[in-house]
Amino acid sequence: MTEDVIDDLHRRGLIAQSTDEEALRASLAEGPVAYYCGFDPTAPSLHVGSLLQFMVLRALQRAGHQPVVLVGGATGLIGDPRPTAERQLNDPATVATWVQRIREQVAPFLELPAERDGLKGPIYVDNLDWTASLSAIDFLRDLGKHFRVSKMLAKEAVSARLNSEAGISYTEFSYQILQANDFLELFRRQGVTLQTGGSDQWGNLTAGIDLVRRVEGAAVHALSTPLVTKSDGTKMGKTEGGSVWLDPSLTSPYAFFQFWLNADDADARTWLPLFSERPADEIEALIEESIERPAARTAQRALAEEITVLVHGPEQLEQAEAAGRALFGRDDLGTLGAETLGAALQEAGSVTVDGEVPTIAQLMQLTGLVASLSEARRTVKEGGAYLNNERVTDADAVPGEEAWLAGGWLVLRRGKRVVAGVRRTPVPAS
RNA sequence: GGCGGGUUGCCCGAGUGGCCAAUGGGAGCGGACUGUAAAUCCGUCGGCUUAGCCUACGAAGGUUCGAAUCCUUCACCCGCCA
Repeated sequence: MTEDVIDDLHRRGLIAQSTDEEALRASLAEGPVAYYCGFDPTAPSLHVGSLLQFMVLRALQRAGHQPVVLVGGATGLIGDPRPTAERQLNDPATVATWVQRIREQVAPFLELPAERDGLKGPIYVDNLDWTASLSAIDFLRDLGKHFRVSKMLAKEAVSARLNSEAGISYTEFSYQILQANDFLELFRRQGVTLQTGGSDQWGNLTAGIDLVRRVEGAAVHALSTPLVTKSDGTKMGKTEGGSVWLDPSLTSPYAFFQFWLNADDADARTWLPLFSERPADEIEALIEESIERPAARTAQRALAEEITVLVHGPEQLEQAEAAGRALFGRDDLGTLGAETLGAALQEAGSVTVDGEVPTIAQLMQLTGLVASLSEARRTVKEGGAYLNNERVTDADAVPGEEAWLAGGWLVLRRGKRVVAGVRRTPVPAS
């Protein structure tokens, strides 16, 4: 570790808040520190927002420290209070499968670099292991006594909820105790002395620190990352289809790549240091390039490439890029070969039809370009539907013979950038 | 436990018997301009077998020719008092 890891994190803008930074720095300099970050299974996959946590985990890992990844099998059953509204509780069996999926999803972020660079591989834990057996008596006597209600009420998420019409259930109110206990348990079990998380987790992070200090008399640390937003102030990671997931079955590598490539100029420039592990001078050069020649989208491209490789691997990146070139390139679709076209459309998303060919509106719905036939008709009326790059005027028309391209493909597009393929089988010999 | 206020489309928020699929704003979506950006302007924004019909204003009943609007019960939320 040549550069101080804290300096590095600051430089990249990955630190929003930290407990006594000098003490943390000293502790990290002394030797390997075990640190943890928790992920609650509230969905079958993590989404791009979680990537930021991995960037921090990786940076600390590269500096020789011991990552501990916690998947919240227990906390996921309770629900971290959101500032807006009460969460819908998920079924325990569902949460258990999500725990497993997320646990598997984490592997490439920390296991691969560890293997490659002789670093410490991640230790995985699930807080269900120590929370499930906690009785109500133990919970109230051993943990509850250390929490002052006034302090719990002061936490941002809680007070926001108390001041809203939604209110807050006792269940969610208790969440911070469980998460604090995780820190305590990990301190005891793995010697963990640092917890990282998003800035929205700050209240939970400090709750854990307080608990460890009260119970064990030890000073432990916390580090939070900023909330990454878009230039318009909204949260990063939402797109046409909803969240941008890390799981390829929920967000295809192509869609994932496109998400980054389509970032605002301003966003791409602010996100680049956060998500890129390139050297500082390279990042600066990319940003300068982006300011001088925005149309080249160098920052977007660099981001898209680096993060897609990280999440999906080099082969998937290759295919995602090739698909983009084929679909958005200047070439006439008719000149593309069956193989190129087929590969591109499969990346973008496609459906297969046999027998009678549906109408364009129906095809748009089948491919997921629109949610309903009404929406398909509306889109056509607005001039936003394209078949093989030509504007569609009649939603109820059936594509003619001449529309079918090489390999029996049809290219449907909605708006400027949402593309889907339709394949006909069997492909008529001609 | 008592009293009062509230629950409207993705979100905020109007609407107090017909002109309400429901004003307005935001988000989203499409078009124009561009660079598969941003800003701006315009359009659109429940579903369907789309000049018509169906489903919708917390849930279930009821009054009425007709209800998001009135009545009853229930659920949930907020506040004050106990």
